[in-house]
Amino acid sequence: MQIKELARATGVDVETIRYYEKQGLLPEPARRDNGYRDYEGPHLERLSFIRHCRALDMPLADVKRLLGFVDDPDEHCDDVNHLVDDQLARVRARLKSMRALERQLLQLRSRCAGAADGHPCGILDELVSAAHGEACVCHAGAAMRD
Amino acid sequence: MQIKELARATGVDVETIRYYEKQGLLPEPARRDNGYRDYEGPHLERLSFIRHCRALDMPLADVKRLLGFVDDPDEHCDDVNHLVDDQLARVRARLKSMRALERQLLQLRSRCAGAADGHPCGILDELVSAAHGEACVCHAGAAMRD
DNA sequence: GGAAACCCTGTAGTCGCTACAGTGTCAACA
DNA sequence: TGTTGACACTGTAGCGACTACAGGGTTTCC
Repeated sequence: MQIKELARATGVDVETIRYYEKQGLLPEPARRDNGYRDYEGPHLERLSFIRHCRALDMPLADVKRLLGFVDDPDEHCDDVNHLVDDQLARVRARLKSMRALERQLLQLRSRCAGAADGHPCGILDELVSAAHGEACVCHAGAAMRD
Repeated sequence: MQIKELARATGVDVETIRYYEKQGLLPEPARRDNGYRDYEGPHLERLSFIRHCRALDMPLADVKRLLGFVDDPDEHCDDVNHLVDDQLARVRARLKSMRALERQLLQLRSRCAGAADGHPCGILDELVSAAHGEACVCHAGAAMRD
């Protein structure tokens, strides 16, 4: 299986596959006489695994650890759970801050009254007012970003 | 005002302030005889503005454009609104994918039955099963990440 | 006069790719 | 046989928004 076929089969970019190999996530495949990489079933499985972890937005370092657990026949339930829990916590923290962000942007957006008779842009006004330490949409006790 | 004082006043890291200057977001301040940067009120205001935009997770390029609007006395309501709307759309798209992510991680987490009598980790099982193209938590028609 | 705390510039590292540049290989067609 | 096009290879640089040095100078305080 050439790299392009593996790419098509998994939906992962060719360059990304080579990148995963360089990062030690994907084992080096056999080479043909011409130096081309030659993949087989296990590579496809492993790459699918990586892709699924990445779809869960896990950092590559965590994916690498998980792959280690897969390779190692010992039980690692606790480790794996811990890893998934961490990821869940990260996602939830980000969700929280994104929700706050949405609220803030909506509030900011509502400041615009249209370019009506001479008074300046309410949005810019709002952002500039931050400079004078006034209460503002962004920092009115809202949760900050991660 | 030395850079450290500006940093303390705005909550922005010293290195980040220098970075903003290099990126053209913050104008170069006057220098003292010893070459130290010497900031004044307008710098503090501008940096606060940047910080507020960043708190809304706007990319620096957009912040730069907004700063241009602030400097320019003309009306730019439409441009500003557009920029805020874009940011809102980005945030909402990310919210959507993060919510899907949370669901997927929760489902995955629920696969673990504890390291009970000999059968292997349900979470790893689930992730590995992806390799065989089975229906899985991550790709069961769920929205992917941005 | 010596230590601690500040300042400077410039460069490299982070993460997870992505996009080249420059070169080699292969299959199909004229 | 030559040529085109699609593929492959390596290695390096770029993205965004910082962050963290290294290697130096300055100021302040005891």
